[in-house]
Amino acid sequence: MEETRLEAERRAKVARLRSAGKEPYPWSFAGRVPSSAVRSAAAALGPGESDPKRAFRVAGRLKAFREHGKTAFADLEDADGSLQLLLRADLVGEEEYRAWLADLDPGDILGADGVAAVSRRGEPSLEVRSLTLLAKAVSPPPEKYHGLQDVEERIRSRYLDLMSSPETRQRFRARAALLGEIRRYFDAAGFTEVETPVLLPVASGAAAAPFVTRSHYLDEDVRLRIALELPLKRLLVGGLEKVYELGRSFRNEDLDSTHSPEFTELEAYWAYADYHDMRRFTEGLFERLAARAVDLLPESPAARQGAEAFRTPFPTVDFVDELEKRMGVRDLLAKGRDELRELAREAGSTVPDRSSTGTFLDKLFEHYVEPTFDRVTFVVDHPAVTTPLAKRHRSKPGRVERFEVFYPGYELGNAYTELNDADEQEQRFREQLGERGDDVYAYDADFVRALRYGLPPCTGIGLGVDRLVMALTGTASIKDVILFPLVRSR
RNA sequence: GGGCCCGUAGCUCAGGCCGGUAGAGCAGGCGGCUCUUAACCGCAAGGUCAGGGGUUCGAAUCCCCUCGGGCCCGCCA
Repeated sequence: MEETRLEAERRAKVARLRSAGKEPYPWSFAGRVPSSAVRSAAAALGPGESDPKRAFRVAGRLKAFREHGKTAFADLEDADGSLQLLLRADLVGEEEYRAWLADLDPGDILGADGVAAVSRRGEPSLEVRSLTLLAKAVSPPPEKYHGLQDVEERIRSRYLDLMSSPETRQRFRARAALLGEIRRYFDAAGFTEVETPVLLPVASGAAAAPFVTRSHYLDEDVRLRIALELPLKRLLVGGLEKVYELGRSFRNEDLDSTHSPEFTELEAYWAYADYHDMRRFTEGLFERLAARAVDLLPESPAARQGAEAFRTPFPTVDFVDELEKRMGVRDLLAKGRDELRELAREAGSTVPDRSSTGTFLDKLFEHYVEPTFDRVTFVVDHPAVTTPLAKRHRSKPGRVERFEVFYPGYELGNAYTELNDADEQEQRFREQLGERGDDVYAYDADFVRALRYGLPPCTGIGLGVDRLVMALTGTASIKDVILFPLVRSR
Protein backbone atom coordinates (compact mmCIF):
# COMPACT_ATOMS: atom_id res chain seq x y z
CA MET A 1 0.00 0.00 0.00
CA GLU A 2 1.12 3.51 -0.67
CA GLU A 3 2.62 5.42 2.20
CA THR A 4 0.35 8.08 3.59
CA ARG A 5 1.49 11.45 4.76
CA LEU A 6 0.94 10.40 8.37
CA GLU A 7 3.14 7.36 7.87
CA ALA A 8 5.85 9.48 6.31
CA GLU A 9 5.79 11.77 9.35
CA ARG A 10 6.09 8.81 11.70
CA ARG A 11 8.93 7.31 9.67
CA ALA A 12 10.71 10.63 9.97
CA LYS A 13 10.43 10.27 13.74
CA VAL A 14 11.96 6.80 13.51
CA ALA A 15 14.89 8.24 11.57
CA ARG A 16 15.24 11.07 14.07
CA LEU A 17 15.32 8.61 16.98
CA ARG A 18 17.94 6.48 15.30
CA SER A 19 20.16 9.44 14.52
CA ALA A 20 19.88 10.44 18.19
CA GLY A 21 21.13 6.97 19.11
CA LYS A 22 17.76 5.67 20.32
CA GLU A 23 16.57 2.29 19.03
CA PRO A 24 12.89 2.50 18.03
CA TYR A 25 12.52 -1.32 18.09
CA PRO A 26 14.45 -2.61 21.12
CA TRP A 27 14.72 -6.32 21.90
CA SER A 28 13.13 -6.64 25.29
CA PHE A 29 11.79 -4.83 28.30
CA ALA A 30 12.45 -6.97 31.34
CA GLY A 31 10.62 -6.64 34.61
CA ARG A 32 7.40 -5.02 33.53
CA VAL A 33 4.28 -5.61 35.59
CA PRO A 34 0.62 -5.43 34.60
CA SER A 35 -0.96 -2.00 34.80
CA SER A 36 -3.32 -3.31 37.48
CA ALA A 37 -0.35 -3.43 39.89
CA VAL A 38 0.00 0.34 39.64
CA ARG A 39 -3.71 0.90 40.10
CA SER A 40 -3.68 -1.26 43.22
CA ALA A 41 -0.74 0.64 44.69
CA ALA A 42 -2.37 3.96 43.86
CA ALA A 43 -5.53 2.95 45.70
CA ALA A 44 -3.73 3.73 48.99
CA LEU A 45 -2.99 7.32 47.92
CA GLY A 46 -5.03 10.49 48.03
CA PRO A 47 -5.50 13.01 45.19
CA GLY A 48 -2.24 14.71 44.23
CA GLU A 49 -0.11 12.22 46.12
CA SER A 50 2.65 9.96 44.86
CA ASP A 51 4.65 7.27 46.62
CA PRO A 52 8.35 7.25 45.66
CA LYS A 53 8.78 3.89 47.39
CA ARG A 54 6.32 2.17 45.05
CA ALA A 55 8.22 2.02 41.74
CA PHE A 56 6.83 0.15 38.74
CA ARG A 57 7.70 -0.68 35.18
CA VAL A 58 4.75 -1.06 32.81
CA ALA A 59 4.34 -1.49 29.07
CA GLY A 60 1.53 -1.21 26.60
CA ARG A 61 0.06 0.74 23.72
CA LEU A 62 -0.14 4.50 23.85
CA LYS A 63 -3.79 5.39 23.32
CA ALA A 64 -4.05 9.13 23.91
CA PHE A 65 -2.17 12.25 24.89
CA ARG A 66 -3.35 15.26 26.81
CA GLU A 67 -0.70 17.98 26.89
CA HIS A 68 -0.73 20.95 29.24
CA GLY A 69 2.51 22.81 28.65
CA LYS A 70 4.88 21.42 31.24
CA THR A 71 2.56 18.59 32.30
CA ALA A 72 1.10 15.92 30.10
CA PHE A 73 -1.13 12.92 30.54
CA ALA A 74 -1.03 9.79 28.44
CA ASP A 75 -3.16 6.68 28.47
CA LEU A 76 -1.25 3.42 28.24
CA GLU A 77 -3.28 0.28 27.59
CA ASP A 78 -2.17 -3.26 28.31
CA ALA A 79 -4.13 -6.51 28.59
CA ASP A 80 -5.24 -5.48 32.08
CA GLY A 81 -6.73 -2.19 31.00
CA SER A 82 -5.82 1.44 30.68
CA LEU A 83 -3.41 3.31 32.95
CA GLN A 84 -2.80 7.04 33.01
CA LEU A 85 0.80 8.17 32.78
CA LEU A 86 1.60 11.48 34.43
CA LEU A 87 4.52 13.30 32.81
CA ARG A 88 6.08 16.37 34.37
CA ALA A 89 8.87 18.46 32.92
CA ASP A 90 10.08 19.39 36.39
CA LEU A 91 10.58 15.72 37.31
CA VAL A 92 12.35 14.50 34.19
CA GLY A 93 13.97 17.63 32.82
CA GLU A 94 12.48 19.88 30.20
CA GLU A 95 14.68 18.69 27.35
CA GLU A 96 13.79 15.04 27.93
CA TYR A 97 10.12 15.95 28.32
CA ARG A 98 10.04 17.87 25.02
CA ALA A 99 11.79 15.02 23.21
CA TRP A 100 9.15 12.50 24.34
CA LEU A 101 6.28 14.65 23.21
CA ALA A 102 7.94 15.18 19.87
CA ASP A 103 8.71 11.54 19.14
CA LEU A 104 5.67 9.67 20.45
CA ASP A 105 2.39 9.07 18.68
CA PRO A 106 -0.84 7.31 19.55
CA GLY A 107 -0.45 3.64 18.72
CA ASP A 108 3.20 3.39 19.78
CA ILE A 109 4.18 0.50 22.03
CA LEU A 110 5.70 2.14 25.04
CA GLY A 111 7.43 1.16 28.27
CA ALA A 112 7.32 3.41 31.32
CA ASP A 113 9.17 3.50 34.62
CA GLY A 114 7.74 5.53 37.45
CA VAL A 115 6.03 5.55 40.80
CA ALA A 116 2.45 5.05 41.87
CA ALA A 117 0.53 8.29 42.05
CA VAL A 118 -2.93 9.77 41.99
CA SER A 119 -3.62 12.87 39.95
CA ARG A 120 -5.16 15.93 41.63
CA ARG A 121 -8.41 14.98 39.96
CA GLY A 122 -8.22 11.52 41.52
CA GLU A 123 -7.08 9.34 38.59
CA PRO A 124 -4.71 6.49 39.55
CA SER A 125 -1.54 7.12 37.59
CA LEU A 126 2.07 6.27 37.07
CA GLU A 127 4.21 9.34 37.71
CA VAL A 128 6.80 8.82 35.03
CA ARG A 129 10.56 8.94 35.62
CA SER A 130 11.53 7.44 32.28
CA LEU A 131 9.90 6.37 29.01
CA THR A 132 11.18 3.75 26.56
CA LEU A 133 9.82 3.39 23.06
CA LEU A 134 9.39 -0.37 22.52
CA ALA A 135 7.96 -0.35 19.00
CA LYS A 136 7.15 2.66 16.86
CA ALA A 137 3.76 2.41 15.16
CA VAL A 138 4.34 3.70 11.65
CA SER A 139 0.65 3.54 10.77
CA PRO A 140 -1.82 5.51 12.89
CA PRO A 141 -4.41 3.58 14.93
CA PRO A 142 -8.18 3.92 14.42
CA GLU A 143 -9.88 6.97 15.86
CA LYS A 144 -9.58 7.00 19.64
CA TYR A 145 -13.22 7.43 20.54
CA HIS A 146 -15.28 5.72 17.83
CA GLY A 147 -12.72 3.05 16.99
CA LEU A 148 -13.18 1.06 13.82
CA GLN A 149 -16.83 1.08 12.71
CA ASP A 150 -16.74 -0.35 9.20
CA VAL A 151 -17.84 -3.98 9.49
CA GLU A 152 -15.67 -5.16 6.63
CA GLU A 153 -12.60 -3.43 8.00
CA ARG A 154 -13.19 -4.87 11.48
CA ILE A 155 -13.08 -8.37 9.98
CA ARG A 156 -10.28 -7.86 7.47
CA SER A 157 -8.11 -5.98 9.94
CA ARG A 158 -9.13 -7.73 13.14
CA TYR A 159 -6.00 -6.50 14.88
CA LEU A 160 -7.30 -2.94 14.51
CA ASP A 161 -10.71 -3.98 15.81
CA LEU A 162 -9.11 -5.66 18.82
CA MET A 163 -6.77 -2.71 19.36
CA SER A 164 -9.58 -0.19 19.47
CA SER A 165 -12.44 -2.20 20.96
CA PRO A 166 -12.28 -3.55 24.51
CA GLU A 167 -15.63 -5.23 23.80
CA THR A 168 -14.10 -7.26 20.97
CA ARG A 169 -11.18 -8.32 23.15
CA GLN A 170 -13.59 -9.23 25.92
CA ARG A 171 -15.76 -11.29 23.58
CA PHE A 172 -12.86 -13.39 22.34
CA ARG A 173 -11.54 -13.91 25.84
CA ALA A 174 -15.02 -15.09 26.79
CA ARG A 175 -15.00 -17.47 23.85
CA ALA A 176 -11.73 -19.01 25.03
CA ALA A 177 -13.03 -19.34 28.57
CA LEU A 178 -16.23 -21.01 27.37
CA LEU A 179 -14.22 -23.51 25.32
CA GLY A 180 -12.20 -24.24 28.44
CA GLU A 181 -15.41 -24.78 30.37
CA ILE A 182 -16.67 -27.21 27.73
CA ARG A 183 -13.46 -29.21 28.00
CA ARG A 184 -13.62 -29.33 31.79
CA TYR A 185 -17.23 -30.56 31.65
CA PHE A 186 -16.43 -33.42 29.28
CA ASP A 187 -13.14 -34.28 30.99
CA ALA A 188 -14.86 -34.43 34.39
CA ALA A 189 -17.42 -36.84 32.93
CA GLY A 190 -14.64 -39.18 31.84
CA PHE A 191 -14.54 -38.31 28.14
CA THR A 192 -11.26 -38.55 26.25
CA GLU A 193 -10.43 -35.60 24.01
CA VAL A 194 -9.18 -36.80 20.62
CA GLU A 195 -8.06 -35.31 17.33
CA THR A 196 -9.20 -36.89 14.08
CA PRO A 197 -8.17 -36.02 10.54
CA VAL A 198 -9.09 -32.81 8.80
CA LEU A 199 -7.85 -34.21 5.46
CA LEU A 200 -9.79 -37.24 4.27
CA PRO A 201 -10.32 -39.17 1.04
CA VAL A 202 -14.11 -38.95 1.58
CA ALA A 203 -15.89 -36.12 3.41
CA SER A 204 -18.90 -37.66 5.10
CA GLY A 205 -21.08 -37.46 8.19
CA ALA A 206 -23.21 -34.57 6.94
CA ALA A 207 -24.76 -33.34 3.73
CA ALA A 208 -22.54 -30.53 2.56
CA ALA A 209 -20.16 -29.70 -0.24
CA PRO A 210 -16.54 -30.20 0.82
CA PHE A 211 -13.44 -28.21 0.00
CA VAL A 212 -11.22 -30.35 -2.21
CA THR A 213 -7.45 -30.10 -2.30
CA ARG A 214 -4.56 -32.23 -3.46
CA SER A 215 -2.02 -34.41 -1.70
CA HIS A 216 1.19 -34.40 -3.71
CA TYR A 217 2.49 -37.31 -1.63
CA LEU A 218 -0.51 -39.54 -2.38
CA ASP A 219 -1.11 -38.05 -5.81
CA GLU A 220 -4.80 -38.05 -4.86
CA ASP A 221 -7.49 -35.49 -4.13
CA VAL A 222 -8.29 -35.13 -0.48
CA ARG A 223 -11.22 -33.35 1.15
CA LEU A 224 -11.50 -31.20 4.24
CA ARG A 225 -13.85 -32.74 6.76
CA ILE A 226 -17.45 -31.54 6.90
CA ALA A 227 -18.18 -33.27 10.22
CA LEU A 228 -16.31 -35.22 12.89
CA GLU A 229 -18.85 -38.01 13.25
CA LEU A 230 -17.53 -41.02 11.38
CA PRO A 231 -13.92 -41.07 12.66
CA LEU A 232 -15.19 -40.62 16.21
CA LYS A 233 -17.60 -43.56 15.93
CA ARG A 234 -14.71 -45.69 14.69
CA LEU A 235 -13.02 -44.92 17.99
CA LEU A 236 -15.99 -46.40 19.84
CA VAL A 237 -15.66 -49.52 17.71
CA GLY A 238 -12.07 -49.56 18.93
CA GLY A 239 -13.16 -49.48 22.56
CA LEU A 240 -12.63 -45.87 23.65
CA GLU A 241 -16.26 -45.64 24.93
CA LYS A 242 -16.39 -41.87 25.64
CA VAL A 243 -14.70 -39.47 23.26
CA TYR A 244 -15.07 -35.87 22.19
CA GLU A 245 -13.41 -33.58 19.72
CA LEU A 246 -13.45 -29.83 19.57
CA GLY A 247 -12.33 -28.81 16.14
CA ARG A 248 -12.80 -27.10 12.86
CA SER A 249 -15.10 -28.39 10.13
CA PHE A 250 -15.34 -26.96 6.63
CA ARG A 251 -18.32 -26.65 4.32
CA ASN A 252 -18.02 -25.11 0.90
CA GLU A 253 -21.00 -22.81 1.33
CA ASP A 254 -22.03 -19.22 1.92
CA LEU A 255 -21.13 -17.08 4.87
CA ASP A 256 -24.05 -15.37 6.60
CA SER A 257 -24.93 -14.36 10.13
CA THR A 258 -25.17 -17.98 11.33
CA HIS A 259 -23.00 -19.87 8.82
CA SER A 260 -19.27 -19.80 8.22
CA PRO A 261 -17.41 -21.97 5.69
CA GLU A 262 -15.04 -22.95 8.49
CA PHE A 263 -16.60 -23.36 11.88
CA THR A 264 -15.85 -24.98 15.19
CA GLU A 265 -17.73 -28.11 16.12
CA LEU A 266 -17.93 -30.12 19.26
CA GLU A 267 -18.82 -33.73 18.73
CA ALA A 268 -19.05 -36.33 21.48
CA TYR A 269 -19.84 -40.05 21.42
CA TRP A 270 -20.80 -42.06 24.46
CA ALA A 271 -21.07 -45.85 24.50
CA TYR A 272 -23.81 -47.65 26.44
CA ALA A 273 -25.89 -44.49 26.68
CA ASP A 274 -28.83 -43.28 24.58
CA TYR A 275 -30.18 -39.93 23.43
CA HIS A 276 -32.10 -39.44 26.68
CA ASP A 277 -28.80 -39.56 28.55
CA MET A 278 -27.26 -37.16 26.05
CA ARG A 279 -30.15 -34.75 26.42
CA ARG A 280 -29.68 -34.54 30.19
CA PHE A 281 -25.93 -34.25 29.75
CA THR A 282 -26.37 -31.42 27.24
CA GLU A 283 -28.76 -29.55 29.46
CA GLY A 284 -26.20 -29.76 32.26
CA LEU A 285 -23.48 -28.44 29.96
CA PHE A 286 -25.58 -25.52 28.73
CA GLU A 287 -26.68 -24.59 32.23
CA ARG A 288 -23.07 -24.42 33.32
CA LEU A 289 -21.95 -22.46 30.26
CA ALA A 290 -24.72 -19.91 30.73
CA ALA A 291 -23.69 -19.32 34.33
CA ARG A 292 -20.08 -18.91 33.24
CA ALA A 293 -21.02 -16.50 30.46
CA VAL A 294 -22.76 -14.19 32.91
CA ASP A 295 -19.63 -14.19 35.09
CA LEU A 296 -17.43 -13.49 32.09
CA LEU A 297 -19.47 -10.59 30.74
CA PRO A 298 -21.04 -8.95 33.79
CA GLU A 299 -21.33 -5.61 31.99
CA SER A 300 -23.13 -6.93 28.95
CA PRO A 301 -26.94 -6.78 28.87
CA ALA A 302 -26.85 -8.75 25.61
CA ALA A 303 -24.95 -11.58 27.28
CA ARG A 304 -27.35 -11.56 30.21
CA GLN A 305 -30.28 -11.69 27.84
CA GLY A 306 -28.62 -14.49 25.90
CA ALA A 307 -28.02 -16.46 29.07
CA GLU A 308 -31.63 -15.87 30.11
CA ALA A 309 -32.74 -18.10 27.22
CA PHE A 310 -30.77 -20.94 28.85
CA ARG A 311 -32.98 -21.23 31.96
CA THR A 312 -33.43 -24.91 32.79
CA PRO A 313 -35.31 -27.13 32.32
CA PHE A 314 -35.43 -26.60 28.56
CA PRO A 315 -38.85 -27.23 27.03
CA THR A 316 -39.03 -30.36 24.87
CA VAL A 317 -41.32 -30.67 21.87
CA ASP A 318 -42.01 -33.68 19.65
CA PHE A 319 -41.12 -32.86 16.04
CA VAL A 320 -44.24 -34.39 14.51
CA ASP A 321 -46.77 -33.58 17.25
CA GLU A 322 -45.66 -29.95 17.40
CA LEU A 323 -45.65 -29.54 13.64
CA GLU A 324 -49.13 -31.06 13.32
CA LYS A 325 -50.36 -28.80 16.10
CA ARG A 326 -48.93 -25.63 14.52
CA MET A 327 -50.15 -26.58 11.04
CA GLY A 328 -53.52 -27.82 12.21
CA VAL A 329 -53.20 -31.10 10.31
CA ARG A 330 -53.17 -34.77 11.33
CA ASP A 331 -51.28 -37.87 10.21
CA LEU A 332 -48.52 -35.84 8.61
CA LEU A 333 -46.26 -38.86 8.19
CA ALA A 334 -48.96 -40.68 6.20
CA LYS A 335 -48.90 -38.00 3.53
CA GLY A 336 -47.11 -38.63 0.26
CA ARG A 337 -44.32 -36.61 -1.26
CA ASP A 338 -46.60 -34.66 -3.60
CA GLU A 339 -48.87 -33.59 -0.78
CA LEU A 340 -45.92 -32.57 1.43
CA ARG A 341 -44.43 -30.64 -1.47
CA GLU A 342 -47.67 -28.69 -1.87
CA LEU A 343 -47.78 -27.92 1.85
CA ALA A 344 -44.18 -26.75 1.72
CA ARG A 345 -44.99 -24.55 -1.28
CA GLU A 346 -47.86 -22.99 0.65
CA ALA A 347 -45.39 -22.24 3.44
CA GLY A 348 -43.25 -20.33 0.95
CA SER A 349 -40.50 -22.87 0.39
CA THR A 350 -38.79 -22.90 -2.98
CA VAL A 351 -36.79 -26.10 -2.62
CA PRO A 352 -36.68 -28.13 -5.83
CA ASP A 353 -39.59 -30.48 -6.65
CA ARG A 354 -37.22 -33.47 -6.64
CA SER A 355 -36.40 -32.87 -2.98
CA SER A 356 -36.99 -35.69 -0.51
CA THR A 357 -39.99 -35.95 1.79
CA GLY A 358 -37.55 -35.31 4.62
CA THR A 359 -36.58 -31.98 3.06
CA PHE A 360 -40.22 -30.92 2.76
CA LEU A 361 -40.86 -31.87 6.38
CA ASP A 362 -37.80 -29.89 7.45
CA LYS A 363 -39.05 -26.87 5.52
CA LEU A 364 -42.47 -27.12 7.15
CA PHE A 365 -40.84 -27.36 10.56
CA GLU A 366 -38.66 -24.34 9.86
CA HIS A 367 -41.68 -22.35 8.81
CA TYR A 368 -44.31 -23.37 11.36
CA VAL A 369 -42.37 -24.32 14.49
CA GLU A 370 -38.88 -22.82 14.68
CA PRO A 371 -40.06 -19.20 14.83
CA THR A 372 -42.11 -20.03 17.93
CA PHE A 373 -39.04 -20.77 20.06
CA ASP A 374 -38.34 -17.99 22.53
CA ARG A 375 -35.73 -19.87 24.57
CA VAL A 376 -33.45 -22.88 24.30
CA THR A 377 -35.66 -25.80 23.26
CA PHE A 378 -35.23 -29.50 22.54
CA VAL A 379 -36.96 -30.95 19.49
CA VAL A 380 -37.20 -34.74 19.61
CA ASP A 381 -38.07 -37.81 17.58
CA HIS A 382 -37.74 -36.63 14.00
CA PRO A 383 -39.22 -38.47 11.03
CA ALA A 384 -36.83 -41.23 9.94
CA VAL A 385 -36.70 -39.84 6.40
CA THR A 386 -34.79 -36.77 7.57
CA THR A 387 -31.92 -38.62 9.20
CA PRO A 388 -29.57 -41.31 7.84
CA LEU A 389 -27.27 -41.83 10.82
CA ALA A 390 -29.76 -42.23 13.69
CA LYS A 391 -31.27 -45.39 15.12
CA ARG A 392 -34.96 -45.96 14.50
CA HIS A 393 -37.20 -45.06 17.42
CA ARG A 394 -37.81 -47.92 19.83
CA SER A 395 -41.55 -47.20 20.07
CA LYS A 396 -42.62 -44.50 17.55
CA PRO A 397 -42.95 -45.96 14.03
CA GLY A 398 -41.41 -43.94 11.22
CA ARG A 399 -39.25 -41.93 13.61
CA VAL A 400 -35.68 -41.91 14.80
CA GLU A 401 -34.23 -41.31 18.23
CA ARG A 402 -32.90 -37.84 17.67
CA PHE A 403 -32.96 -34.46 19.29
CA GLU A 404 -32.00 -31.07 18.08
CA VAL A 405 -31.40 -28.16 20.42
CA PHE A 406 -32.42 -24.71 19.26
CA TYR A 407 -31.65 -21.20 20.38
CA PRO A 408 -34.25 -18.71 19.09
CA GLY A 409 -33.22 -18.13 15.49
CA TYR A 410 -30.80 -20.99 14.92
CA GLU A 411 -29.90 -24.59 15.66
CA LEU A 412 -27.20 -25.23 18.24
CA GLY A 413 -26.89 -28.99 18.11
CA ASN A 414 -28.06 -32.33 16.89
CA ALA A 415 -27.90 -35.71 18.64
CA TYR A 416 -28.94 -39.30 18.11
CA THR A 417 -29.10 -42.68 19.57
CA GLU A 418 -26.60 -43.79 16.95
CA LEU A 419 -27.37 -46.33 14.28
CA ASN A 420 -25.06 -49.31 14.91
CA ASP A 421 -26.52 -51.95 12.57
CA ALA A 422 -23.98 -52.14 9.74
CA ASP A 423 -26.37 -53.52 7.15
CA GLU A 424 -29.05 -50.94 7.92
CA GLN A 425 -26.42 -48.20 7.78
CA GLU A 426 -25.29 -49.37 4.38
CA GLN A 427 -28.85 -49.39 3.09
CA ARG A 428 -29.58 -45.89 4.46
CA PHE A 429 -26.46 -44.52 2.80
CA ARG A 430 -27.53 -46.06 -0.50
CA GLU A 431 -31.08 -44.69 -0.20
CA GLN A 432 -29.69 -41.25 0.55
CA LEU A 433 -27.44 -41.40 -2.48
CA GLY A 434 -30.28 -42.53 -4.72
CA GLU A 435 -32.67 -39.91 -3.46
CA ARG A 436 -30.34 -36.97 -3.81
CA GLY A 437 -28.81 -38.12 -7.07
CA ASP A 438 -25.64 -36.18 -6.38
CA ASP A 439 -22.38 -36.64 -4.56
CA VAL A 440 -23.20 -34.40 -1.63
CA TYR A 441 -23.73 -37.25 0.77
CA ALA A 442 -20.61 -39.30 0.22
CA TYR A 443 -20.60 -42.98 0.91
CA ASP A 444 -17.91 -43.97 3.38
CA ALA A 445 -17.45 -47.69 2.74
CA ASP A 446 -14.80 -48.10 5.41
CA PHE A 447 -17.21 -46.75 8.01
CA VAL A 448 -19.74 -49.48 7.20
CA ARG A 449 -16.93 -51.98 7.39
CA ALA A 450 -16.01 -50.69 10.86
CA LEU A 451 -19.63 -51.09 12.00
CA ARG A 452 -19.54 -54.75 11.02
CA TYR A 453 -17.02 -55.31 13.80
CA GLY A 454 -19.57 -54.07 16.33
CA LEU A 455 -20.29 -50.53 17.47
CA PRO A 456 -21.65 -50.58 21.03
CA PRO A 457 -25.06 -49.01 21.53
CA CYS A 458 -24.25 -45.34 21.89
CA THR A 459 -25.36 -41.77 21.66
CA GLY A 460 -23.60 -38.86 20.03
CA ILE A 461 -23.99 -35.14 19.64
CA GLY A 462 -22.69 -32.39 17.41
CA LEU A 463 -22.73 -28.82 18.66
CA GLY A 464 -22.04 -25.64 16.73
CA VAL A 465 -19.55 -24.00 19.04
CA ASP A 466 -19.50 -20.63 17.26
CA ARG A 467 -23.26 -20.39 17.54
CA LEU A 468 -23.12 -21.45 21.16
CA VAL A 469 -20.65 -18.63 21.83
CA MET A 470 -22.95 -16.23 19.94
CA ALA A 471 -25.92 -17.24 22.05
CA LEU A 472 -24.04 -17.06 25.34
CA THR A 473 -22.39 -13.71 24.63
CA GLY A 474 -25.44 -12.12 23.02
CA THR A 475 -23.71 -11.67 19.65
CA ALA A 476 -25.84 -11.30 16.52
CA SER A 477 -23.39 -12.49 13.86
CA ILE A 478 -21.09 -15.48 13.65
CA LYS A 479 -18.47 -13.14 12.18
CA ASP A 480 -18.22 -11.47 15.55
CA VAL A 481 -17.20 -14.68 17.32
CA ILE A 482 -14.70 -15.89 14.68
CA LEU A 483 -11.43 -13.95 14.75
CA PHE A 484 -10.71 -14.14 11.04
CA PRO A 485 -13.82 -15.06 9.02
CA LEU A 486 -13.34 -15.97 5.39
CA VAL A 487 -13.53 -12.89 3.16
CA ARG A 488 -12.84 -12.33 -0.48
CA SER A 489 -9.22 -11.43 -1.12
CA ARG A 490 -8.53 -8.00 -2.49
C1' G B 1 -29.81 -16.49 -7.05
C1' G B 2 -33.57 -12.01 -5.84
C1' G B 3 -34.51 -7.28 -3.26
C1' C B 4 -32.88 -3.08 -0.43
C1' C B 5 -28.74 -0.26 1.45
C1' C B 6 -23.55 1.37 1.98
C1' G B 7 -18.34 2.87 -0.01
C1' U B 8 -16.29 10.89 0.77
C1' A B 9 -9.11 12.74 4.41
C1' G B 10 -5.29 7.60 8.31
C1' C B 11 -10.11 7.06 11.53
C1' U B 12 -15.49 8.79 12.77
C1' C B 13 -19.00 11.27 9.89
C1' A B 14 -21.74 15.61 7.07
C1' G B 15 -22.80 17.01 1.92
C1' G B 16 -26.31 13.59 -2.20
C1' C B 17 -33.61 14.37 -2.90
C1' C B 18 -32.93 19.96 -5.40
C1' G B 19 -25.84 19.30 -10.25
C1' G B 20 -22.34 25.14 -9.60
C1' U B 21 -14.73 26.03 -6.05
C1' A B 22 -15.51 19.02 -1.21
C1' G B 23 -16.79 20.25 4.87
C1' A B 24 -16.35 19.04 10.33
C1' G B 25 -14.33 16.26 14.51
C1' C B 26 -10.31 12.96 15.99
C1' A B 27 -5.24 11.84 14.73
C1' G B 28 -0.84 14.36 12.57
C1' G B 29 2.25 19.60 11.86
C1' C B 30 3.36 24.61 14.11
C1' G B 31 2.37 27.80 18.48
C1' G B 32 0.20 28.39 23.67
C1' C B 33 -1.04 26.23 28.40
C1' U B 34 1.61 22.44 35.37
C1' C B 35 -4.27 18.18 36.63
C1' U B 36 -6.41 16.41 32.10
C1' U B 37 -9.12 11.95 31.06
C1' A B 38 -13.42 12.26 23.83
C1' A B 39 -8.66 18.09 27.77
C1' C B 40 -8.71 23.11 25.87
C1' C B 41 -7.28 27.69 22.64
C1' G B 42 -5.02 29.65 17.93
C1' C B 43 -2.81 28.87 12.94
C1' A B 44 -1.72 26.12 8.71
C1' A B 45 -2.02 21.52 6.08
C1' G B 46 -4.42 17.01 4.56
C1' G B 47 -9.15 14.26 -0.97
C1' U B 48 -8.40 8.96 -7.32
C1' C B 49 -15.71 11.49 -3.27
C1' A B 50 -14.52 2.64 -4.46
C1' G B 51 -13.38 1.99 -10.08
C1' G B 52 -15.10 2.72 -15.19
C1' G B 53 -18.51 4.79 -18.64
C1' G B 54 -22.66 8.11 -19.82
C1' U B 55 -25.91 12.68 -19.51
C1' U B 56 -24.60 17.92 -18.91
C1' C B 57 -21.55 24.16 -20.22
C1' G B 58 -20.58 21.82 -15.38
C1' A B 59 -21.22 15.42 -11.62
C1' A B 60 -19.41 13.45 -4.82
C1' U B 61 -24.62 14.55 -6.30
C1' C B 62 -28.48 12.11 -11.95
C1' C B 63 -28.15 7.30 -15.19
C1' C B 64 -25.55 2.54 -16.53
C1' C B 65 -21.75 -1.15 -15.63
C1' U B 66 -17.98 -3.31 -12.46
C1' C B 67 -15.63 -4.22 -7.61
C1' G B 68 -16.00 -4.69 -2.26
C1' G B 69 -19.24 -4.91 1.90
C1' G B 70 -23.92 -4.98 4.97
C1' C B 71 -29.10 -6.40 5.84
C1' C B 72 -33.43 -9.27 4.36
C1' C B 73 -35.32 -13.36 1.42
C1' G B 74 -34.07 -17.94 -1.12
C1' C B 75 -30.61 -22.10 -1.30
C1' C B 76 -27.13 -24.99 1.59
C1' A B 77 -30.65 -30.62 6.89
